[in-house]
Amino acid sequence: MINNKFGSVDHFLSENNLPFEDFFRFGLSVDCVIFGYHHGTLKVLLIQRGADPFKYQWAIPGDLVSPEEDLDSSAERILQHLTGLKDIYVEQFHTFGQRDRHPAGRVVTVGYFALVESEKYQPVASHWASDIGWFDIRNIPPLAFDHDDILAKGIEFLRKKVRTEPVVFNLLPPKFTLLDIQGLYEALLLEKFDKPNFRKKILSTGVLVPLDEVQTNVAHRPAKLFRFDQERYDTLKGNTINFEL
Amino acid sequence: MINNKFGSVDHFLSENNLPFEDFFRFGLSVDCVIFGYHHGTLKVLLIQRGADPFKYQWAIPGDLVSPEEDLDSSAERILQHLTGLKDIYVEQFHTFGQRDRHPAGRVVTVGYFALVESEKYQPVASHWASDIGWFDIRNIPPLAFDHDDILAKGIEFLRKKVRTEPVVFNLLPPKFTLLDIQGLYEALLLEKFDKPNFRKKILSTGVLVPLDEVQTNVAHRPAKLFRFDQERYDTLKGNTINFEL
DNA sequence: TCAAAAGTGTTCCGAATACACCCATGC
DNA sequence: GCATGGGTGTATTCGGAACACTTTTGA
Repeated sequence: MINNKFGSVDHFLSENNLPFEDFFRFGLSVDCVIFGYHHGTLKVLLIQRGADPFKYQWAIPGDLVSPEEDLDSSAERILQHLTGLKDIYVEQFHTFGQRDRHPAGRVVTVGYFALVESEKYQPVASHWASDIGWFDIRNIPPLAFDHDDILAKGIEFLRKKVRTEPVVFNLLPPKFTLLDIQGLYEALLLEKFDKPNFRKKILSTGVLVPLDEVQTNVAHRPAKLFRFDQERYDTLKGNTINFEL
Repeated sequence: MINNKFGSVDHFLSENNLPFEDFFRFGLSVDCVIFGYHHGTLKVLLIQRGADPFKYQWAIPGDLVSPEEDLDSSAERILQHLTGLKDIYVEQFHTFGQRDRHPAGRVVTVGYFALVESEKYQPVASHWASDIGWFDIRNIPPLAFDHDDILAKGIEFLRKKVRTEPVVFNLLPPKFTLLDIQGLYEALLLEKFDKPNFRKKILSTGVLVPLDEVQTNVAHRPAKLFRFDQERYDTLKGNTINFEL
C-alpha cells in the first residue's frame, strides 16, 4: 500500500518502488481525425506544423489536455477552434501510448474522430499551424509523430462503425439525394455498389424521409431530396437495423 | 509557441497560459475487464479493495502505468500478475478521463478487456486486494470509482466485437463442442438460439475443424469435438465472414 | 427402456444480386 | 436529339427461420 499526500491509494499494485508523485508525470493530448466529404471523395483535415519537431510536416490536429478539462470537452474545444463549428459528431476511438511516441516526453494521446458537413465548414486561421487543408484519404502525405497509425486506425474505425450505425449522414447536408449517400459509402469503403439495389437497401432501413423537393440546375433529371430521421432511427434501433452492404 | 526544457513544442495550441510542466501532471492507469466462461455463464474477474478509498468495495483490477512502460505492456503485466497467464487475448477498448473520476488526483484510465480460458486460470494470491472472484455479468455488485461505466462499456464492446470476429474461442478450451459455442453466445448476448440453425451457421463460416474425438462420460450421446482454425480464418478474412446471429 | 442431449433434413420466406429498362432535364 | 444521371421492375439465388425428426449414449 502506498501512502502519500493524496491519501492511501492501494489501487495501485506497482512493484517498482517509484515515489507516488512519479506516476503523475504524464502529458495527455487529444488528436482529432476530422472527416469531410467533398465532391465524391472522402477527406481528412490536416495541419502543417509551423515549428520543430516535425517542422513543415503534416499532422492530425490536436492539443494537450489541461488538468482542469474532461477528455471529451478537450476534443470539442479543439474542433471548435479549428472548424468554428459546435455540435458536430465526435467520438473517441483509440488511445496511443507508446513510450517513445513523442520526443518532448511521455505524452499519451487519445484519438477522436469527427464528422463534419463540408458545406458548413469555415476554414479557421490559426497561429499554431502554418497551413491547413483537406486531403483525400487515398493520398495522404507522411505525417508527424505516430499520426500515420492514428489516421489508419481512425479510418478503420469509421469503416466498421458505418456498417452498424447511420453516422454517415453527419457528413452530408441536411437534404441530400440517394446517390449522395451511395457516393459517400463508395468513397469510404472504396467499393462500387449497384444503384437499384443500394437504393432499395437504404430505403428499407426506414430512416430516410422523402421531401417535396428536388435538385435544381442539374443537366439531367433532378433527383429527389431526402432527410435522415433521427427519431425514427431511435425507435427502430431495438430491431438492429443493418447498414451492411 | 511554447519553449521549455523539452524544446520547442508548438504542437500545443492551448490558450490558457499554464507553464508547460503543468501539462505533465496526469496519472495514467490501466484497468482490465477480464472475461471468463464457466458452466454456461459469462463471468468477470473482480477484486475487492483492501483499503480506502472504496475500502471493501469490488473493483475492476488495474494499476498505474509506470513512465517507462508502454500501455499494452502494462495491461499484459497486470493480467499476468492476476491470472498467472501469458499470451491471453487482450485488447484496448476505451479511455476514461472524467476530471473527477479518481479522488487521488487526475488519473486517466485506459480500459482493456481480456478473454481467458477458464480451465487454465489459476487464482493468484495478491497483496493489493483483500479478495478476488468471478461474477456473473447479470449480477454485478456496485463497483468502486467509475468502474460500473467501465464494465458496462467493456461488455458492450465485447458484444459488438463478437459479431464480426471469432474472438469467443479465446474463452473456450482448445477442444469444444458446437453446443459449447452456442451456450457461450447465449450467455454473452442474453438470447436463445435454435440449435440446428446455429450449428449450420457456425459451420458455414468454415473456420471450425472437426476432430476425431468425442466427449466422454456424458449421460447422453457424446458430442463431436471441434477446434478453431486460426489459419483458415486468416485466409478467409478478406471475404468478411459474418458471425451475426 | 427411458431420459437427455447430439445431430439431420425439409419447407418456407424474405433479402441480396444481377440485370434490363424507362424518365426528366439542360444544352 | 442526345448526353447524363435519376429512377423502376423483375427473375433468380441464397441464406435465415421454424420445426419435425432420428441417433447415441449412461443409468
